[in-house]
Amino acid sequence: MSNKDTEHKILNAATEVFQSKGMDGARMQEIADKANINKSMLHYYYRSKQKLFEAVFKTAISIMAPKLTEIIEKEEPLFDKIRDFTNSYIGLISKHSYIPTFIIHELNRNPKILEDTFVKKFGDSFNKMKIQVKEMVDNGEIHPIEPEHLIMNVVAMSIFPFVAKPILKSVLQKDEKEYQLLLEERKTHVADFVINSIKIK
Amino acid sequence: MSNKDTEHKILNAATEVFQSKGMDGARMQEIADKANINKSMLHYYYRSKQKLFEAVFKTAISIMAPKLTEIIEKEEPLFDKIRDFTNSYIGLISKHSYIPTFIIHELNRNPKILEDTFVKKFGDSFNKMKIQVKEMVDNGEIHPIEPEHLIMNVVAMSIFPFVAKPILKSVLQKDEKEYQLLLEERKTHVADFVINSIKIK
DNA sequence: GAATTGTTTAACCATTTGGTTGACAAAAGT
DNA sequence: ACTTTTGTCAACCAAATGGTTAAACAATTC
Repeated sequence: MSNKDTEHKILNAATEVFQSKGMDGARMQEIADKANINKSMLHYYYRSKQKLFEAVFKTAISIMAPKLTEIIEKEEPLFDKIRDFTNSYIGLISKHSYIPTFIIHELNRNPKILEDTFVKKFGDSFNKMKIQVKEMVDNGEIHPIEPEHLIMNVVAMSIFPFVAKPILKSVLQKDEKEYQLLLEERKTHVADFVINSIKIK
Repeated sequence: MSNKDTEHKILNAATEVFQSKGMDGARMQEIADKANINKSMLHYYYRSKQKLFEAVFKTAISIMAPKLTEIIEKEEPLFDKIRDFTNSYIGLISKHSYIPTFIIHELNRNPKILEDTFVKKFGDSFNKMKIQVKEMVDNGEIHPIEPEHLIMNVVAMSIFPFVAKPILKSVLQKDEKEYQLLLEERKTHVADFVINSIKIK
């Protein structure tokens, strides 16, 4: 068994445990068990629980962030951008459904983690889209709307159904299968809903 | 110092600690310190950490749930209902900004807590609104939309900006004051945005 | 094939944590 | 008045937890 193999096994196990239980709820022993290795190995490859957590957190961010900035920056008509975003972002989250709740919880626990991790890139890509929206409003192509609210709306409607899944399932009286179907529908529904709200008829 | 007083001091301190750190991150000693009492008192009034947590969690639910069901059940035109909801719900959350993230995290950690807490009420009130929406669609008063998605959209746009505050602040490059202003604006913006999307012009 | 380097393990350790105990005081009941 | 109940505290305890160590073992180098 090579060293890279062990290191991967650790990171995979750590990802599973940290993302479902959070930093505070995660136990080093559970991670070791899940990776089928001795607990000492965790400290051999990653010096501490904190360091291991940071590795997991950074990976989580690196899964979610690029697609967001990529789409937002893309040279493309706004409506296409919105359809593109809801479709591929909801698809992405479906494959990593624990990540949004994980990031949100850990960020509320300690907002400082953000500073180390990315920050810059986000601000820049947002500025581009801001201009695009403003121009369309000025040209009378869409109803007046603040770019901030537009982004919030799209992102909220895409991500929230994943983080609030337990409550929403209960409120809407859906079983797992039905709820998955709803999520799938949202890939197009959210975009239609947003475009319908801002487009001039 | 009366017993009720101590009990309240404990529940208040526990609320603060549990809601900001979560069940796993909360420490009984910290709660005791914050309440200015001996740690034994926590066990005297609430038998265990688990029981104390449940008290806090139930209170949190009882702050958020009634207003939701109340508005959803109210005999009132749909558009009024939507305006009513975004306005008063965003106002409510502003006063208890830790609660949504707290509930979401704990529910993802252990979805079973829901079963004990409420469940029933939610389903019923949703059914009423479902009918209302369907009737309006059938009468051609609004564009076709599944009630499930409509609810998800309204709730998501109202709550998400609170739970994702740290990331959104960074992405939108807002300081605390500016972000608070955005949240305030959303009391009317979200309703306008939703109504604009579904109403027939 | 000896020496060196990297990898893995079991046993151990210090600290933290939720929880308990017993003494004691302050009310409340009689 | 004195007995019982209720409230409060300091000291204590067992278990869990993150982390360390020293030695066994494997791989690589000389």
